[in-house]
Amino acid sequence: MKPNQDILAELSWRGLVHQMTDPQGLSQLLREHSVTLYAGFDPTADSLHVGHLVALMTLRRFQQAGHRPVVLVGGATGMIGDPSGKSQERNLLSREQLEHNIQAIGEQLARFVDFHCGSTSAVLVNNYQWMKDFSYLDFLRDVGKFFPVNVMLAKESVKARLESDAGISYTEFSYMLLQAYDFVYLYDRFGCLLQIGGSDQWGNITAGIDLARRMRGVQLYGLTCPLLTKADGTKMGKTEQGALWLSPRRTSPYRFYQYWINVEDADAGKCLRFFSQLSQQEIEELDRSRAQEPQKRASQKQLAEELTRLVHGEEGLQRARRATEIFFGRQIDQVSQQELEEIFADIPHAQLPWSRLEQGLPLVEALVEAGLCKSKSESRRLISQGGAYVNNRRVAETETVLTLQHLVTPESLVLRAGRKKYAVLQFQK
RNA sequence: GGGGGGUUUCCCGAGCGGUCAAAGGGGCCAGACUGUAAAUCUGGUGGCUUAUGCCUUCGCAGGUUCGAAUCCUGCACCCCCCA
Repeated sequence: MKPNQDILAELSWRGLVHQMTDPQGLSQLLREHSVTLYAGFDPTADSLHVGHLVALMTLRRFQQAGHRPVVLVGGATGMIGDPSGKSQERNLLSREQLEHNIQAIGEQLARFVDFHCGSTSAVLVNNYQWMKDFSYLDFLRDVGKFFPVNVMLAKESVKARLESDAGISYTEFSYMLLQAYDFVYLYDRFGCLLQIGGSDQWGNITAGIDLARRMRGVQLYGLTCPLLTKADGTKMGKTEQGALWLSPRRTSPYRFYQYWINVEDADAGKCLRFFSQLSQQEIEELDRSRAQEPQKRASQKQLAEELTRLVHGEEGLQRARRATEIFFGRQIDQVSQQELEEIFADIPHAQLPWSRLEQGLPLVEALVEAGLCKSKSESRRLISQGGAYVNNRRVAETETVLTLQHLVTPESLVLRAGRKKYAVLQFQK
Protein backbone atom coordinates (compact mmCIF):
# COMPACT_ATOMS: atom_id res chain seq x y z
CA MET A 1 0.00 0.00 0.00
CA LYS A 2 1.12 3.49 -0.77
CA PRO A 3 1.10 6.35 1.68
CA ASN A 4 -1.25 9.22 0.83
CA GLN A 5 1.14 12.14 1.16
CA ASP A 6 4.81 13.05 1.26
CA ILE A 7 5.29 13.00 4.98
CA LEU A 8 8.89 14.20 4.96
CA ALA A 9 7.97 17.30 3.00
CA GLU A 10 5.15 17.90 5.41
CA LEU A 11 7.36 17.49 8.46
CA SER A 12 10.07 19.64 7.08
CA TRP A 13 7.98 22.74 6.38
CA ARG A 14 6.62 22.35 9.87
CA GLY A 15 10.16 22.40 11.22
CA LEU A 16 9.75 18.98 12.77
CA VAL A 17 12.87 17.42 11.31
CA HIS A 18 16.00 17.88 13.31
CA GLN A 19 18.16 15.10 11.97
CA MET A 20 17.71 11.94 9.96
CA THR A 21 19.79 9.09 8.71
CA ASP A 22 20.13 8.60 4.96
CA PRO A 23 17.71 11.36 3.84
CA GLN A 24 17.49 10.13 0.23
CA GLY A 25 16.87 6.53 1.15
CA LEU A 26 14.34 7.41 3.82
CA SER A 27 12.54 9.86 1.60
CA GLN A 28 12.16 7.30 -1.15
CA LEU A 29 11.04 4.61 1.27
CA LEU A 30 8.37 6.83 2.77
CA ARG A 31 7.07 7.94 -0.60
CA GLU A 32 6.75 4.44 -1.96
CA HIS A 33 5.64 2.36 0.99
CA SER A 34 3.46 2.45 4.01
CA VAL A 35 6.10 2.09 6.67
CA THR A 36 5.91 0.81 10.23
CA LEU A 37 7.69 3.17 12.55
CA TYR A 38 8.02 3.54 16.28
CA ALA A 39 8.64 5.99 19.07
CA GLY A 40 9.31 5.07 22.66
CA PHE A 41 8.20 6.71 25.87
CA ASP A 42 9.63 5.75 29.21
CA PRO A 43 7.06 5.60 31.99
CA THR A 44 8.84 7.90 34.42
CA ALA A 45 5.53 9.40 35.55
CA ASP A 46 1.88 8.42 35.26
CA SER A 47 1.30 10.98 32.55
CA LEU A 48 3.01 12.31 29.49
CA HIS A 49 3.77 16.01 29.38
CA VAL A 50 4.13 18.70 26.77
CA GLY A 51 7.72 17.70 26.14
CA HIS A 52 6.43 14.42 24.70
CA LEU A 53 3.97 16.18 22.48
CA VAL A 54 6.42 16.81 19.64
CA ALA A 55 7.19 13.16 19.06
CA LEU A 56 3.61 12.18 19.72
CA MET A 57 2.20 14.60 17.20
CA THR A 58 4.80 13.57 14.69
CA LEU A 59 3.79 9.96 15.13
CA ARG A 60 0.22 11.07 14.57
CA ARG A 61 1.14 12.82 11.36
CA PHE A 62 2.89 9.72 10.12
CA GLN A 63 -0.25 7.73 10.74
CA GLN A 64 -2.41 10.30 9.00
CA ALA A 65 -0.07 10.09 6.04
CA GLY A 66 -0.70 6.36 5.80
CA HIS A 67 2.05 4.79 7.90
CA ARG A 68 1.71 2.48 10.87
CA PRO A 69 2.86 3.71 14.26
CA VAL A 70 4.09 1.46 17.01
CA VAL A 71 4.12 3.11 20.39
CA LEU A 72 6.56 1.58 22.78
CA VAL A 73 6.09 2.14 26.47
CA GLY A 74 9.34 1.31 28.14
CA GLY A 75 8.57 -0.97 31.03
CA ALA A 76 12.09 -2.36 30.80
CA THR A 77 13.99 0.76 29.83
CA GLY A 78 12.03 2.71 32.43
CA MET A 79 13.56 0.47 35.05
CA ILE A 80 17.02 1.50 33.96
CA GLY A 81 16.81 5.22 33.26
CA ASP A 82 17.95 6.96 30.11
CA PRO A 83 21.06 9.03 30.70
CA SER A 84 20.39 11.18 27.60
CA GLY A 85 20.10 14.81 28.56
CA LYS A 86 20.27 14.01 32.24
CA SER A 87 23.06 15.38 34.35
CA GLN A 88 22.28 13.15 37.30
CA GLU A 89 21.80 9.46 37.80
CA ARG A 90 18.09 8.71 38.14
CA ASN A 91 16.33 7.16 41.03
CA LEU A 92 14.97 3.78 40.17
CA LEU A 93 11.21 3.41 40.12
CA SER A 94 9.48 0.58 41.89
CA ARG A 95 7.80 -2.12 39.83
CA GLU A 96 4.36 -1.13 41.12
CA GLN A 97 4.97 2.49 40.21
CA LEU A 98 6.07 1.52 36.72
CA GLU A 99 3.07 -0.72 36.28
CA HIS A 100 0.76 2.12 37.24
CA ASN A 101 2.56 4.57 34.95
CA ILE A 102 2.47 2.26 31.96
CA GLN A 103 -1.23 1.73 32.39
CA ALA A 104 -1.93 5.47 32.63
CA ILE A 105 0.24 6.43 29.67
CA GLY A 106 -1.26 3.68 27.55
CA GLU A 107 -4.67 5.26 28.04
CA GLN A 108 -3.44 8.69 27.05
CA LEU A 109 -1.98 7.51 23.77
CA ALA A 110 -5.34 6.77 22.20
CA ARG A 111 -5.92 10.51 21.91
CA PHE A 112 -3.04 10.86 19.51
CA VAL A 113 -2.91 7.76 17.41
CA ASP A 114 -5.70 5.57 16.19
CA PHE A 115 -5.65 1.99 17.38
CA HIS A 116 -8.62 0.94 15.26
CA CYS A 117 -8.23 1.92 11.62
CA GLY A 118 -7.34 -1.17 9.68
CA SER A 119 -3.90 -1.76 8.29
CA THR A 120 -2.33 1.35 9.72
CA SER A 121 -3.77 0.84 13.21
CA ALA A 122 -1.36 1.80 15.89
CA VAL A 123 0.18 -0.88 18.04
CA LEU A 124 1.05 -0.51 21.70
CA VAL A 125 3.95 -2.54 23.00
CA ASN A 126 5.92 -2.75 26.22
CA ASN A 127 9.54 -3.76 26.00
CA TYR A 128 9.29 -5.47 29.37
CA GLN A 129 7.45 -8.22 27.51
CA TRP A 130 10.50 -9.24 25.51
CA MET A 131 13.18 -8.18 27.93
CA LYS A 132 11.91 -9.91 31.03
CA ASP A 133 12.91 -13.41 29.94
CA PHE A 134 16.10 -12.37 28.21
CA SER A 135 18.80 -13.73 30.49
CA TYR A 136 21.78 -11.60 31.33
CA LEU A 137 24.17 -14.09 29.76
CA ASP A 138 22.18 -14.37 26.57
CA PHE A 139 21.92 -10.64 26.32
CA LEU A 140 25.67 -10.19 26.70
CA ARG A 141 26.37 -12.86 24.07
CA ASP A 142 23.70 -11.90 21.56
CA VAL A 143 23.50 -8.16 21.90
CA GLY A 144 26.41 -6.85 23.95
CA LYS A 145 28.89 -8.46 21.61
CA PHE A 146 27.95 -5.98 18.92
CA PHE A 147 28.64 -2.89 20.95
CA PRO A 148 32.17 -1.55 20.83
CA VAL A 149 32.64 0.30 24.09
CA ASN A 150 34.71 2.99 22.41
CA VAL A 151 31.73 3.83 20.21
CA MET A 152 29.43 3.92 23.21
CA LEU A 153 31.81 6.22 25.03
CA ALA A 154 31.73 8.63 22.13
CA LYS A 155 27.95 9.11 22.35
CA GLU A 156 26.98 12.55 23.51
CA SER A 157 24.77 11.33 26.32
CA VAL A 158 27.54 9.22 27.82
CA LYS A 159 30.32 11.70 27.18
CA ALA A 160 28.55 14.49 29.01
CA ARG A 161 28.11 12.32 32.04
CA LEU A 162 31.64 10.97 32.02
CA GLU A 163 32.96 14.50 32.13
CA SER A 164 30.69 15.55 34.97
CA ASP A 165 31.29 14.82 38.62
CA ALA A 166 28.10 12.81 38.77
CA GLY A 167 29.59 10.09 36.57
CA ILE A 168 27.41 7.33 35.22
CA SER A 169 26.51 3.93 36.56
CA TYR A 170 26.94 0.72 34.63
CA THR A 171 23.15 0.49 34.67
CA GLU A 172 22.51 3.73 32.84
CA PHE A 173 25.49 3.12 30.61
CA SER A 174 23.69 -0.02 29.44
CA TYR A 175 20.48 1.80 28.63
CA MET A 176 21.53 2.31 25.05
CA LEU A 177 21.79 -1.43 24.48
CA LEU A 178 18.25 -2.01 25.59
CA GLN A 179 16.82 0.67 23.36
CA ALA A 180 18.95 -0.50 20.47
CA TYR A 181 17.68 -4.02 20.90
CA ASP A 182 14.09 -2.77 20.99
CA PHE A 183 14.51 -1.48 17.47
CA VAL A 184 15.81 -4.85 16.28
CA TYR A 185 12.99 -6.65 18.04
CA LEU A 186 10.36 -4.40 16.50
CA TYR A 187 11.94 -4.94 13.12
CA ASP A 188 11.67 -8.69 13.58
CA ARG A 189 8.18 -8.61 14.98
CA PHE A 190 6.48 -5.82 13.00
CA GLY A 191 8.88 -5.06 10.20
CA CYS A 192 9.48 -1.69 11.83
CA LEU A 193 11.94 0.30 9.73
CA LEU A 194 12.01 3.73 11.31
CA GLN A 195 12.41 5.11 14.79
CA ILE A 196 11.55 8.66 15.65
CA GLY A 197 12.20 10.62 18.83
CA GLY A 198 13.38 13.89 20.31
CA SER A 199 16.76 15.20 19.27
CA ASP A 200 18.23 13.88 22.53
CA GLN A 201 17.43 10.37 21.29
CA TRP A 202 19.77 10.52 18.33
CA GLY A 203 22.47 8.47 20.03
CA ASN A 204 20.07 5.76 21.11
CA ILE A 205 18.42 5.61 17.71
CA THR A 206 21.65 5.30 15.77
CA ALA A 207 22.79 2.63 18.22
CA GLY A 208 19.70 0.65 17.21
CA ILE A 209 20.40 1.15 13.53
CA ASP A 210 23.96 -0.07 13.97
CA LEU A 211 22.83 -3.07 15.94
CA ALA A 212 20.27 -4.05 13.31
CA ARG A 213 22.90 -3.86 10.59
CA ARG A 214 25.22 -6.08 12.58
CA MET A 215 22.65 -8.58 13.80
CA ARG A 216 20.31 -8.75 10.81
CA GLY A 217 22.18 -7.08 8.01
CA VAL A 218 19.31 -4.64 7.42
CA GLN A 219 19.22 -0.91 6.93
CA LEU A 220 16.90 0.84 9.39
CA TYR A 221 16.24 4.56 9.63
CA GLY A 222 16.07 7.22 12.27
CA LEU A 223 14.52 10.66 12.44
CA THR A 224 14.63 13.11 15.30
CA CYS A 225 12.44 16.11 16.05
CA PRO A 226 13.71 19.33 17.55
CA LEU A 227 13.13 19.99 21.22
CA LEU A 228 10.32 22.33 22.04
CA THR A 229 12.08 25.53 23.04
CA LYS A 230 11.07 29.15 23.33
CA ALA A 231 12.58 31.95 21.31
CA ASP A 232 14.93 32.68 24.21
CA GLY A 233 16.26 29.15 24.12
CA THR A 234 14.60 27.88 27.30
CA LYS A 235 12.38 24.83 27.38
CA MET A 236 8.70 25.22 26.77
CA GLY A 237 6.09 23.57 28.88
CA LYS A 238 7.42 24.62 32.23
CA THR A 239 5.05 26.42 34.57
CA GLU A 240 5.34 27.60 38.15
CA GLN A 241 3.56 24.40 39.07
CA GLY A 242 6.11 22.30 37.19
CA ALA A 243 5.66 20.54 33.90
CA LEU A 244 2.57 20.99 31.80
CA TRP A 245 1.04 17.53 31.90
CA LEU A 246 -1.41 15.94 29.55
CA SER A 247 -3.36 14.28 32.32
CA PRO A 248 -6.28 16.39 33.58
CA ARG A 249 -5.52 15.10 37.04
CA ARG A 250 -2.10 16.74 37.00
CA THR A 251 -2.86 19.79 34.88
CA SER A 252 -6.46 20.88 34.60
CA PRO A 253 -7.86 21.54 31.12
CA TYR A 254 -8.19 25.15 32.19
CA ARG A 255 -4.51 25.52 33.00
CA PHE A 256 -3.57 23.63 29.90
CA TYR A 257 -5.71 25.94 27.77
CA GLN A 258 -4.31 29.01 29.50
CA TYR A 259 -0.76 27.94 28.84
CA TRP A 260 -1.30 28.03 25.11
CA ILE A 261 -3.37 31.20 25.20
CA ASN A 262 -0.39 32.84 26.85
CA VAL A 263 2.26 31.63 24.42
CA GLU A 264 4.41 34.52 23.29
CA ASP A 265 4.03 35.82 19.77
CA ALA A 266 7.58 34.82 18.99
CA ASP A 267 6.82 31.18 19.78
CA ALA A 268 3.32 30.95 18.39
CA GLY A 269 4.28 30.28 14.78
CA LYS A 270 6.50 27.42 15.75
CA CYS A 271 3.88 25.90 17.99
CA LEU A 272 1.24 26.09 15.29
CA ARG A 273 3.52 24.34 12.86
CA PHE A 274 4.42 21.68 15.38
CA PHE A 275 1.02 20.95 16.80
CA SER A 276 -1.87 22.17 14.74
CA GLN A 277 -3.62 20.40 11.90
CA LEU A 278 -3.84 23.61 9.91
CA SER A 279 -2.40 23.74 6.43
CA GLN A 280 0.70 25.72 5.56
CA GLN A 281 -1.48 28.35 3.95
CA GLU A 282 -3.69 28.72 7.01
CA ILE A 283 -0.70 29.02 9.28
CA GLU A 284 0.86 31.69 7.11
CA GLU A 285 -2.43 33.52 7.32
CA LEU A 286 -2.11 33.45 11.10
CA ASP A 287 1.51 34.63 10.85
CA ARG A 288 0.24 37.70 9.04
CA SER A 289 -2.51 38.22 11.55
CA ARG A 290 0.07 38.09 14.35
CA ALA A 291 2.16 40.74 12.65
CA GLN A 292 -0.68 43.06 11.73
CA GLU A 293 -3.19 42.68 14.50
CA PRO A 294 -1.37 40.99 17.34
CA GLN A 295 -3.92 42.05 19.90
CA LYS A 296 -6.38 39.60 18.38
CA ARG A 297 -4.10 36.73 19.31
CA ALA A 298 -5.68 34.57 16.70
CA SER A 299 -2.70 32.19 16.71
CA GLN A 300 -2.82 31.59 20.43
CA LYS A 301 -6.56 31.02 20.38
CA GLN A 302 -6.28 28.55 17.55
CA LEU A 303 -3.44 26.75 19.28
CA ALA A 304 -5.19 26.59 22.65
CA GLU A 305 -8.40 25.41 21.12
CA GLU A 306 -6.94 22.69 18.94
CA LEU A 307 -4.62 21.29 21.53
CA THR A 308 -7.09 21.39 24.38
CA ARG A 309 -9.64 19.61 22.24
CA LEU A 310 -7.12 16.99 21.23
CA VAL A 311 -5.79 16.35 24.71
CA HIS A 312 -8.93 16.87 26.81
CA GLY A 313 -11.72 16.37 24.33
CA GLU A 314 -14.54 18.70 23.36
CA GLU A 315 -15.88 18.64 26.90
CA GLY A 316 -12.55 19.57 28.38
CA LEU A 317 -12.26 22.47 25.98
CA GLN A 318 -15.70 23.73 26.96
CA ARG A 319 -14.79 23.50 30.64
CA ALA A 320 -11.59 25.42 30.03
CA ARG A 321 -13.46 28.10 28.14
CA ARG A 322 -16.15 28.42 30.76
CA ALA A 323 -13.48 28.73 33.45
CA THR A 324 -11.72 31.36 31.38
CA GLU A 325 -14.92 33.38 31.11
CA ILE A 326 -15.33 33.31 34.86
CA PHE A 327 -11.71 34.02 35.67
CA PHE A 328 -11.46 36.95 33.34
CA GLY A 329 -15.06 38.06 33.49
CA ARG A 330 -16.37 40.85 35.62
CA GLN A 331 -18.31 39.38 38.43
CA ILE A 332 -19.24 35.98 39.68
CA ASP A 333 -22.95 35.69 40.21
CA GLN A 334 -24.93 32.71 41.30
CA VAL A 335 -23.26 29.53 40.18
CA SER A 336 -23.94 26.06 41.47
CA GLN A 337 -21.55 24.55 43.97
CA GLN A 338 -20.73 21.83 41.47
CA GLU A 339 -19.94 24.26 38.71
CA LEU A 340 -17.78 26.33 40.99
CA GLU A 341 -15.93 23.24 42.15
CA GLU A 342 -15.26 22.28 38.58
CA ILE A 343 -14.08 25.66 37.44
CA PHE A 344 -11.92 26.25 40.46
CA ALA A 345 -10.77 22.67 40.74
CA ASP A 346 -7.09 23.42 40.80
CA ILE A 347 -7.05 26.59 42.78
CA PRO A 348 -6.55 26.58 46.54
CA HIS A 349 -9.53 25.95 48.76
CA ALA A 350 -9.75 26.91 52.39
CA GLN A 351 -12.38 25.60 54.72
CA LEU A 352 -13.76 27.57 57.63
CA PRO A 353 -16.59 26.95 60.08
CA TRP A 354 -19.92 28.44 59.10
CA SER A 355 -20.04 30.48 62.29
CA ARG A 356 -17.09 32.61 61.21
CA LEU A 357 -19.05 33.95 58.29
CA GLU A 358 -22.28 34.16 60.24
CA GLN A 359 -20.76 36.49 62.79
CA GLY A 360 -18.96 38.50 60.14
CA LEU A 361 -15.49 37.69 58.82
CA PRO A 362 -13.18 40.67 58.23
CA LEU A 363 -11.86 40.56 54.67
CA VAL A 364 -8.41 41.17 56.08
CA GLU A 365 -8.59 37.85 57.90
CA ALA A 366 -10.29 36.05 55.06
CA LEU A 367 -7.42 36.80 52.71
CA VAL A 368 -4.98 35.32 55.20
CA GLU A 369 -7.13 32.25 55.81
CA ALA A 370 -7.40 31.72 52.07
CA GLY A 371 -3.63 31.78 51.79
CA LEU A 372 -3.57 34.80 49.51
CA CYS A 373 -1.77 36.98 52.05
CA LYS A 374 0.81 36.07 54.62
CA SER A 375 -0.26 38.56 57.28
CA LYS A 376 -3.04 40.95 58.03
CA SER A 377 -0.74 43.83 57.29
CA GLU A 378 -0.21 42.39 53.85
CA SER A 379 -3.97 42.03 53.42
CA ARG A 380 -4.53 45.65 54.32
CA ARG A 381 -1.88 46.69 51.88
CA LEU A 382 -3.43 44.60 49.13
CA ILE A 383 -6.92 45.93 49.78
CA SER A 384 -5.89 49.56 49.97
CA GLN A 385 -3.94 49.22 46.74
CA GLY A 386 -7.02 47.96 44.99
CA GLY A 387 -5.80 44.41 44.49
CA ALA A 388 -8.47 42.57 46.48
CA TYR A 389 -11.60 41.13 44.95
CA VAL A 390 -14.58 39.30 46.36
CA ASN A 391 -16.36 37.25 43.71
CA ASN A 392 -14.40 39.22 41.15
CA ARG A 393 -15.67 42.57 42.40
CA ARG A 394 -13.01 44.93 43.66
CA VAL A 395 -13.24 45.80 47.31
CA ALA A 396 -11.08 48.73 48.34
CA GLU A 397 -12.16 49.29 51.95
CA THR A 398 -9.88 47.63 54.46
CA GLU A 399 -12.70 47.43 57.03
CA THR A 400 -14.88 45.25 54.79
CA VAL A 401 -16.52 42.42 56.66
CA LEU A 402 -17.72 39.36 54.80
CA THR A 403 -21.20 38.12 55.63
CA LEU A 404 -23.70 35.59 54.35
CA GLN A 405 -24.58 38.02 51.59
CA HIS A 406 -21.22 37.51 49.98
CA LEU A 407 -21.79 33.82 49.35
CA VAL A 408 -21.86 32.99 45.68
CA THR A 409 -22.95 29.40 46.13
CA PRO A 410 -24.81 28.16 49.19
CA GLU A 411 -21.49 27.64 50.96
CA SER A 412 -18.63 29.28 49.09
CA LEU A 413 -17.25 32.55 47.94
CA VAL A 414 -14.32 33.42 45.74
CA LEU A 415 -11.46 35.68 46.73
CA ARG A 416 -8.92 37.07 44.34
CA ALA A 417 -5.63 38.85 44.87
CA GLY A 418 -4.33 40.80 41.94
CA ARG A 419 -4.90 39.75 38.38
CA LYS A 420 -4.86 36.00 38.47
CA LYS A 421 -4.53 34.59 41.98
CA TYR A 422 -7.72 33.03 43.22
CA ALA A 423 -8.86 31.11 46.26
CA VAL A 424 -12.17 29.58 47.21
CA LEU A 425 -13.39 29.99 50.74
CA GLN A 426 -15.78 27.29 51.78
CA PHE A 427 -17.87 27.44 54.93
CA GLN A 428 -19.01 24.32 56.70
CA LYS A 429 -22.02 24.11 58.94
C1' G B 1 51.66 30.72 62.71
C1' G B 2 51.47 36.52 62.08
C1' G B 3 48.66 40.91 60.16
C1' G B 4 44.29 43.16 57.97
C1' G B 5 39.12 43.22 56.24
C1' G B 6 34.26 41.38 56.49
C1' U B 7 29.22 39.01 58.32
C1' U B 8 22.80 44.37 57.62
C1' U B 9 15.99 43.17 56.37
C1' C B 10 14.43 38.00 49.83
C1' C B 11 19.45 39.41 47.05
C1' C B 12 23.25 43.25 46.38
C1' G B 13 24.54 47.21 49.28
C1' A B 14 24.56 52.17 52.52
C1' G B 15 24.78 52.75 57.60
C1' C B 16 30.54 56.98 61.02
C1' G B 17 25.81 56.07 69.62
C1' G B 18 19.95 58.88 69.51
C1' U B 19 16.03 61.85 64.07
C1' C B 20 16.99 53.43 62.04
C1' A B 21 12.07 48.97 60.71
C1' A B 22 17.28 50.90 58.73
C1' A B 23 19.37 55.06 52.12
C1' G B 24 19.86 53.16 47.06
C1' G B 25 19.42 49.27 43.45
C1' G B 26 17.50 44.38 42.09
C1' G B 27 13.72 41.07 42.81
C1' C B 28 8.80 40.43 44.32
C1' C B 29 3.54 42.26 45.08
C1' A B 30 -0.42 45.63 43.63
C1' G B 31 -2.38 49.46 40.36
C1' A B 32 -2.59 52.24 35.47
C1' C B 33 -1.76 51.37 30.33
C1' U B 34 -2.20 46.95 27.07
C1' G B 35 -3.29 41.82 23.85
C1' U B 36 -4.87 37.50 30.14
C1' A B 37 1.79 40.13 26.29
C1' A B 38 6.35 43.00 26.42
C1' A B 39 8.00 47.80 27.59
C1' U B 40 6.71 51.93 30.57
C1' C B 41 4.72 54.67 34.70
C1' U B 42 2.76 54.83 40.01
C1' G B 43 2.53 52.80 44.82
C1' G B 44 4.04 49.00 48.21
C1' U B 45 7.59 45.49 50.28
C1' G B 46 9.01 42.65 59.20
C1' G B 47 4.70 41.60 62.53
C1' C B 48 0.46 43.06 65.72
C1' U B 49 -6.24 44.29 67.85
C1' U B 50 -3.81 50.77 62.06
C1' A B 51 -1.64 52.63 66.52
C1' U B 52 1.66 59.90 65.49
C1' G B 53 1.57 52.91 69.87
C1' C B 54 3.76 48.11 70.85
C1' C B 55 6.84 43.76 69.50
C1' U B 56 10.77 41.23 66.61
C1' U B 57 15.07 42.07 63.18
C1' C B 58 21.36 44.18 61.53
C1' G B 59 26.41 36.42 62.26
C1' C B 60 26.02 34.24 67.80
C1' A B 61 26.58 35.19 73.19
C1' G B 62 27.62 38.66 76.76
C1' G B 63 28.95 43.84 78.29
C1' U B 64 29.27 49.53 78.35
C1' U B 65 25.38 53.39 78.03
C1' C B 66 19.50 56.92 79.83
C1' G B 67 19.88 54.91 74.70
C1' A B 68 23.65 50.30 70.20
C1' A B 69 23.06 47.86 63.49
C1' U B 70 26.62 51.49 65.18
C1' C B 71 31.37 51.12 71.10
C1' C B 72 33.88 46.80 74.09
C1' U B 73 34.82 41.27 75.03
C1' G B 74 34.45 36.24 73.59
C1' C B 75 32.78 32.63 69.84
C1' A B 76 31.58 31.03 64.71
C1' C B 77 32.09 31.56 59.55
C1' C B 78 34.17 34.16 55.08
C1' C B 79 37.96 37.08 52.32
C1' C B 80 42.90 39.29 51.61
C1' C B 81 48.25 39.86 52.70
C1' C B 82 52.91 37.85 54.99
C1' A B 83 55.20 32.94 56.47
